[in-house]
Amino acid sequence: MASAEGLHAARSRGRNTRQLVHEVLRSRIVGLELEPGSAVSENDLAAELGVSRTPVRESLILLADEGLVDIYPQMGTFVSRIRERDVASAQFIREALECAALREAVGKAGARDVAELRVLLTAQEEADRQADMEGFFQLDEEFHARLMAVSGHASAWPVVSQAKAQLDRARRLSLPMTQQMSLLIGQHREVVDLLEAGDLDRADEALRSHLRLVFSDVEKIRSKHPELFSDEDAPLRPRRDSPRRTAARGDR
Amino acid sequence: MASAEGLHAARSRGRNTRQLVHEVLRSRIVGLELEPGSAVSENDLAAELGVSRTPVRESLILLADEGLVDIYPQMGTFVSRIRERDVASAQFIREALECAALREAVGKAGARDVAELRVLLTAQEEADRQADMEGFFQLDEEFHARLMAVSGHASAWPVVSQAKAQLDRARRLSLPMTQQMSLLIGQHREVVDLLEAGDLDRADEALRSHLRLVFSDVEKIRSKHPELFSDEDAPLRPRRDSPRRTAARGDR
DNA sequence: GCTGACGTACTTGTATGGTAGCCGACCGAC
DNA sequence: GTCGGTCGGCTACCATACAAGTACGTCAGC
Repeated sequence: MASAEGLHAARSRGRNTRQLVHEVLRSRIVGLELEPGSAVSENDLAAELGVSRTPVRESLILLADEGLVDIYPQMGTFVSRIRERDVASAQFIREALECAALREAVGKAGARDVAELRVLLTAQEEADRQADMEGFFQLDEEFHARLMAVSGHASAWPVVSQAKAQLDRARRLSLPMTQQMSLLIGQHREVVDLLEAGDLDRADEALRSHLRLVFSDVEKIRSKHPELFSDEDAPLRPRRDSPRRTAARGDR
Repeated sequence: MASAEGLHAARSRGRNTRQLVHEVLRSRIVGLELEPGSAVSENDLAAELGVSRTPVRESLILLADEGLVDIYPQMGTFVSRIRERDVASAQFIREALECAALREAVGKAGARDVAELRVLLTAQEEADRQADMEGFFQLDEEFHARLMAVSGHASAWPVVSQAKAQLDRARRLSLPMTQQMSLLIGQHREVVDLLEAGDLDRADEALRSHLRLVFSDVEKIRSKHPELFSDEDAPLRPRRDSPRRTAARGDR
C-alpha cells in the first residue's frame, strides 16, 4: 500500500509530490499505521519515500494545520496524541454541519438521491458480511459525504472530513467488534428512510444519535488505550526515544 | 502596517518566519489590500518581506488550503476571486456552527459571560460613533468568537474564522455605509438579550437572521464590484499581466 | 497586415546546503 | 552516589540552487 515506488508511479497523474506525500501520510496517520506519539522526521520520511525533504516538510505543515501532527521546532515532529479537547471539538463540528445539512436535504432529496444512498447501504451490508472493516470505513465515509451532497453543501464536506479524521483515529481501534457494524448500518438506513419520508425532526435526531454513538465509542477506547491519548496540558514531553533506524538504507 | 522591518522585529517573540508571513499575507488578503485576482509571486513577496522563498511559499500553501489563493503550477499564484460557491459554503458553515454553539450556550451563560459580551457591544457603539470601521471589524470578530466560547466550543472558532474570511473580503467593501454598523450592533444586542433571557429559539433566530444579513450584503457587493468575483467555471485565465514592480528595491 | 514558430523571462516544484537550538548521554567534581 | 557542565547528534528552520514548464513578445514567412 502506497509504498515508495508506487508514489512515483502515480506522480504523473496530475498531482504533485507534495499532494501525494500528504495523502500517504494522512492515510497512515488516520489508519493508525503511524501511532499517536510516534516521531515523523522529515529526513526519515524523505529517505523512505524517495523524495527530498521539501515536499515532506510542506506536507507535515499541512498536517499540523489539520491537527494530525505536532511540530516542535528544533525538537521534532510527532503524530499528535488524541486530545480530549480536539475530539470534543471535532464531534461538535461534525454534528453541527452534518445535521444542518440533513435538515436542508429533507425536501430536496429526489428519488435518485435516495437510490444512490441505498446502494451504499447495500454495499455496507456486503462489507459487514465479509468482515471487511477497511471497506466499511470507506463506504461509511462515502455515505456521509453523499448525504451532505444531497443538501447541496458538498463543498463543506472537507471541513467535516477534517474533523472526522480526529475521531476516526480512535474508532479504528474499536470497530473490531463486528457487531457494531450492523448497528451502524441500521442507523444509516434509518436516516435514509426518514429522509425519504420527509420527517425532518426525526431524521435529524436519528443522525445525531448515530454520530453520538460514534463519539461514545471514542470514550470507550480511551480506557483501553490511554497511551494514544494526551493527558491534556502535559504535551511538552514528546520523548525522542526514537530507536535507531536499522533498515532502509540500501534502496535507491 | 506590517512592513518588512516590523516582520523581523517581531520574529523573536516565539513565532517563526512562516507564521509571521502567513499572518501578514492573510491580513492583506482579507483586508483587500491584495485584491482578488492579483498575482502574488513567491519571489516578489520574498524580496519585499526580506526573507527567502521558503517561508513565503509555505505560507502560500497554507493560504491555498484556506481558499484564499489559487496556485497554478508553473503559472503563478493569485489571490482567489470570490466564488459564489465558496461564499455559500462559508455561509452555511458559519451559520451551522455559530447557531449550534449558541443553542448550547443558552442556559450555560453566566452573568459574567453576558457582562463581557456587553462590554464588547459598548465598544462597538463607540467605534460606530467614531466611524472606525477597522476597529468595528475587529470587535465584531471578537464578539462572535466570544459568543462561541460561552458554549465551551471556543476550539471550533478557527473553523468559523476560516469560513468568515471568505465573507469578510466582500464585506470590507460594503461596510462604508455607516448606517449598517448600528443595525448590526442592534442585532448583536438582541442576541445577547435573548441569550440572557434564555430564549433558545428566538436567540437562534436572531443570530441566524443577523448572519443572513451579512450574507446578503455580499450579494449586493457582487453587482457593484463584479471584477472581484469569479464567474464560476471560467477560472483558467488568471492573466499574468503583473505590472512591473517599480518600488520596493532600495530597502533591506 | 496577418499568422505561426521561437526564444526569453517568468512561474512554481524539487533538491540540497547551512544554521540555531534542543535533547540526552557522558564524565568529572563533590 | 549525586549533581552539574559539556559535547555529540539530532531536529526543524531558512536560504539557495537547479529543474520543468508556461505565457508572451518578437520576428520571420506568407
